[in-house]
Amino acid sequence: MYSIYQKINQQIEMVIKNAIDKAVENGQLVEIDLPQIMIEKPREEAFGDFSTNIAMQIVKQAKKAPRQIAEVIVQNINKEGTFINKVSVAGPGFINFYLDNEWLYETLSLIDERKEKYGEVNIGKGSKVMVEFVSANPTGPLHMGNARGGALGDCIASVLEKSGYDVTREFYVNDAGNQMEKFGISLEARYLQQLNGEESIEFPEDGYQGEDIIDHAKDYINEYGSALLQKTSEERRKALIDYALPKNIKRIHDGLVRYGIYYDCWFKESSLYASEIDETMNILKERGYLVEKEGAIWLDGEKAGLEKDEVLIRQNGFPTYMAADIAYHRNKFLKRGFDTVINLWGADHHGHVARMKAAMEAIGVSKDRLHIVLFQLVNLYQNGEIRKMSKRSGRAISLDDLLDEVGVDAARFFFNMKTSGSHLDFDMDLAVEQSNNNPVFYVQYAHARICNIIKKLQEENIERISSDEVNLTLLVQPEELNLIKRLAAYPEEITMSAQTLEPSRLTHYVMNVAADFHSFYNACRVRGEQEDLLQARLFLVYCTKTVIKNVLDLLRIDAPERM
RNA sequence: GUGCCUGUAGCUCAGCAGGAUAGAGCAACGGCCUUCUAAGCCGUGGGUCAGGGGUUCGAAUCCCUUCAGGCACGCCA
Repeated sequence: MYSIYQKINQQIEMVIKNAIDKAVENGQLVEIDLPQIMIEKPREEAFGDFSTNIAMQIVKQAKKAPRQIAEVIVQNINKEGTFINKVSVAGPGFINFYLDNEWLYETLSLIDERKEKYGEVNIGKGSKVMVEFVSANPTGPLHMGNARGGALGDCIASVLEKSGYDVTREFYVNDAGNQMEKFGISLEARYLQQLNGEESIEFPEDGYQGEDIIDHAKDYINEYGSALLQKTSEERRKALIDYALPKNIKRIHDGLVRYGIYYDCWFKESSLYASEIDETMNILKERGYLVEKEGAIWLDGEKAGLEKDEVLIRQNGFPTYMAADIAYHRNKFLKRGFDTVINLWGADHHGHVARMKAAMEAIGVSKDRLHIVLFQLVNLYQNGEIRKMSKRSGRAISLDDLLDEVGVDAARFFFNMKTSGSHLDFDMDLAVEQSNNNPVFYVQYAHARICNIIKKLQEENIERISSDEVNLTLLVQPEELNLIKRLAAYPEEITMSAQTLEPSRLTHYVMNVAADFHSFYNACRVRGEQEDLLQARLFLVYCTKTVIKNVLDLLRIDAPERM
């Protein structure tokens, strides 16, 4: 058993089913084809700990008023052997369950038993999932979009790991195709400009404008001089790409490591060019998805269910990005056997979603196995204004600049505070503020306070006792019970985050744990209390520490012992 | 023009597999430290859930429509 909620849901479901069966036997209800019994937490505390709307759902079948059905069910409920203490009917026909505090004390025992595993669930049942994220173009530095996608993708992967999936994190290195051509042309132009003067060659219109391209040219010249001037353009570009590309990839890799992101695999687009793109094209051809026209090869839009045809092989014989991407996804699903693939893309790529899903069907993979998480772009705010440039370099703010200014913890937390679909305003002043306004500090402070209580007690030679010895029934204050209720919900939060692919639930959750703890801290003392109560509260404090630490570890954010 | 995303308190956002009187934080105002860290807590005020229509016993949530903002519609990626 991983979650008290699971147990309670089972109990309530059983109790309801039995009650309805009994009511049918008594002739109080007609035979009913029972729908899934929904159990939820009422918003108002007065409505009990859990409730169900089952009476309202079977109105049509039972041919009675919902309240009447609810009354009948309640009359026939046998709550023996469950946590249920009281049942009532309320509102339009809700059945509310009031639980004995025993479920909360059992929650604490469960946390104590599961420790760092508390919160883990097994909805994935070991199925293989790939999360592909960031996959930044290796033609330049990481930007804010990559920063958000990185925090989001990494945490989605972590949430899935905690949910029983076999997760692989992957970075797709776009080291081939048209993009590399442009990279080479841009490097060459900067190289020639450095040696022959700005005016010697016009910088190509669609080249990469970034300052880092100039830096690469300068660095190359410093190391290897001007020998490339004597070479052909093709040789020159190749030499410059061979020089700059590994540097860029390493820089991206190191930046992401600093950010706390570790990939299982760096997959190179160029590796698809040996045979896999051809193989994929053959499959599409055999399945009748290709049309030839205007000297190019297209994906048949009509057959694939798309608005228009899409070029896969250009007139010049080179595959498009999409052709490579289809081959890449064929590799993910059919060569490496992932059951599910999750891709994180900036919202500006949303037009590609339908195309890729259609392409999956075209190669015989159900489109439902491909999930695309789109995230909106980021605005950095400072002093109430949008910040575009780094003060130090005068260039667009890179991930490294952001980490220099606000640190890893704040960046990872802030990027996971909003759902992926919402636009994100990143308040850089708030991110470095050391106050309760800053959610990162608020949560970390709760953890540090807990550690301090433990440390202070240890200085008095007071250590916690085991779950067998402690008398948890002494925990009856509202602040204590609220805190435990919050801790009980953690496995459910993981489940929901995994199902919705929204780790932002967890930042909100851990903020609420911290808030409930701070309230407890102000209302109840641990040190100096009579021994039984002290031990019960200390047990609660340890459990709270475990949960906060587990969430922060999942988010890969530091949980400091002192602040 | 077509398609996708967003619209909830002054601000930033939760809630959106339909459920009870729509929530949190910030900002504003008023309290709480001789006791484990006040980087904290407690309290007060604040709403046409963008507008309109529909489905339903019940809609912020689902459907249609209008409006506003963003994005995409390349032999770019």
